[in-house]
Amino acid sequence: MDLEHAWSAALRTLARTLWQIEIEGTLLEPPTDPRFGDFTCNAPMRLAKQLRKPPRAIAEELARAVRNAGFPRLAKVEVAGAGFVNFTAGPEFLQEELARILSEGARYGRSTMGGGRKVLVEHCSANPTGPLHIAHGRQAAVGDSLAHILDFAGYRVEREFYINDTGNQIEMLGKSILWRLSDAAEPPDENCYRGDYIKDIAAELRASGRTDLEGAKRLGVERLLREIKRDLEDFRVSYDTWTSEDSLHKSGKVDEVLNFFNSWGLTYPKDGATYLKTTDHGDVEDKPLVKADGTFVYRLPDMAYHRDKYARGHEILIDLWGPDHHAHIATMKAGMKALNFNLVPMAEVRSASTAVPEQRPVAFEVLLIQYCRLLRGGVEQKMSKRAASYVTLRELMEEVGVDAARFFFAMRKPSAHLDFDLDVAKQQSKDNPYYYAGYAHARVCNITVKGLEDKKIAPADVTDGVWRGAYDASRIGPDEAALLKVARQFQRHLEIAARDLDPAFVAEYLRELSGAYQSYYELGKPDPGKKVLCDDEPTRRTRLAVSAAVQQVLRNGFALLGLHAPEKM
RNA sequence: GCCCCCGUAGCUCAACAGGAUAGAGCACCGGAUUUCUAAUCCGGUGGUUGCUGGUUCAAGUCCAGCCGGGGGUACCA
Repeated sequence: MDLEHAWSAALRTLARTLWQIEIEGTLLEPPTDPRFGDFTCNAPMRLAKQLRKPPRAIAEELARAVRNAGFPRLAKVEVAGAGFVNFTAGPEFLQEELARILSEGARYGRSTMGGGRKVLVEHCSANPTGPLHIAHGRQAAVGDSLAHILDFAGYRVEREFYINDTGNQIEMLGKSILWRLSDAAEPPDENCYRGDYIKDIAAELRASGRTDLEGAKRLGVERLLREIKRDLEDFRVSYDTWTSEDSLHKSGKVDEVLNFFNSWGLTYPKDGATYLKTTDHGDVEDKPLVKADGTFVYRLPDMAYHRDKYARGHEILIDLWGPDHHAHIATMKAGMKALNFNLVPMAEVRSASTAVPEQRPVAFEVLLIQYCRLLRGGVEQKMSKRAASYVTLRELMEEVGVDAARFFFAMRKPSAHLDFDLDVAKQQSKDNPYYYAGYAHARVCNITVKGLEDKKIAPADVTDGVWRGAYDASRIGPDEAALLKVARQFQRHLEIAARDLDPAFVAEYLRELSGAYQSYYELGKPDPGKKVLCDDEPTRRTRLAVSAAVQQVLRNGFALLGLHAPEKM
């Protein structure tokens, strides 16, 4: 446990003994101004009403108790402003943090906030009816980053892709392939897929000799799914499970759900279709489950699918959908409630062991990943799926690279529209946040290379290109301390990202940390005595240690977003 | 009509469970380099946080109502 957590726990204990209360929420925060010390606590103001005392009086009481309790590593505690209690830690605080970063390495920043709860992150789940395009790219980038973040935050994460390998759209895929097999200039159905890839599949189908609709559908799904998997793999997006909709039908799980609804009188016939009373659970209107022709509407297998997720023991179900699924959220929740799901907010899911199995609470969080606009030369690139003139994920990867693409997709709040400026993403300058952050990392790597060349670093102190020598922590100066203070915020940002299901906090943090290191590095320009590779050996070693720590934290952050940390630029 | 997202510096965006003086980058102006890689850094100009009320010791943040922009609203998925 680090100092911040230790102090937080101690403060909660003090509150219990002083006022017999439990303080909820965050207790210690980074102050807005370095003059306010290392941590600030605004609890006195929040407690004023409850305790019926002025905030300043509460703050004084708390500060006195802190002094008497003898908090470890505490240098100073004082009351300020309207009722803040500001804490300043002794130098050991950052010394220990530095040691922790270097010893924990790739694990530094990991949190236990998830408490091992089982989370299923289902994302992308594109229909195998065509190649992935950039909207899928954003979903995949956000989903995969989120999975990394939740894993790092202490959840047990499973990443899943749901394959819509049956139903109307697959029917259309089959027809499209058969159409391309014929001489017809126009498709038999206006919803047919017109992309050139259909022609390739048609050609392959012809070669196979099986030219019926079933054969076309099967080959189409198989081919396109393979393509999707390859795109995702190259985009560094990985999955633990691939669940097929068709398999849900074949196992009877879909019929089971329909029977459940029917037998409990939750459905009724209308115009030949079967409707579920979703308005009983908050939907704006009842929704059909079975069409008049007897086939299922996609939402029915979807409900069966989510029931299956639950049955597999997941406690938090996270779905990433496109914004066109907006209305589906209320319907799905209604369906799940009709299936007797005990839906609760994510923060309220407790460990499964404490709950009765049948009423085990489960969180269902849908993230609508907004579309993005592609800009080139400041002009929006219009996309039209019908004319098959949309930009594929593959094209994007080839044009701007996986790293820049993933950083761009991750850096904006997923629910907000994103302008993806292709020119900026390709630029190798400060404008491009990926290159900016990467440059800081590359600079640390380069210092090590340069140090070895100039014999300022002994080869024995370098492992895999990373400096791992001994250092004197007491030589940490103000500039190094400022850097370490930013570095230790990593876990905080990770936890916020996990709580809000938003990787943008990590992206934003990477900019902050890399910027801090750039500034630190530049100190050596006008004043060579401030270079990392300075002449004084003990100082040099300490600066190398601090640089290696920043390098490590940058790497950990990059990994959360699925990015490579460049070693040379 | 109903639902969701967004209105913060000229532009693109931050602001971490409501907290101390609303911050970055771009652009503009002025500086730093015979480089531990300038793909960089430092300083400056620039704000009635769309509007009006409300809650609160405290509101960019929460609530209500407007105004403006985007998206969604199938027996497609």
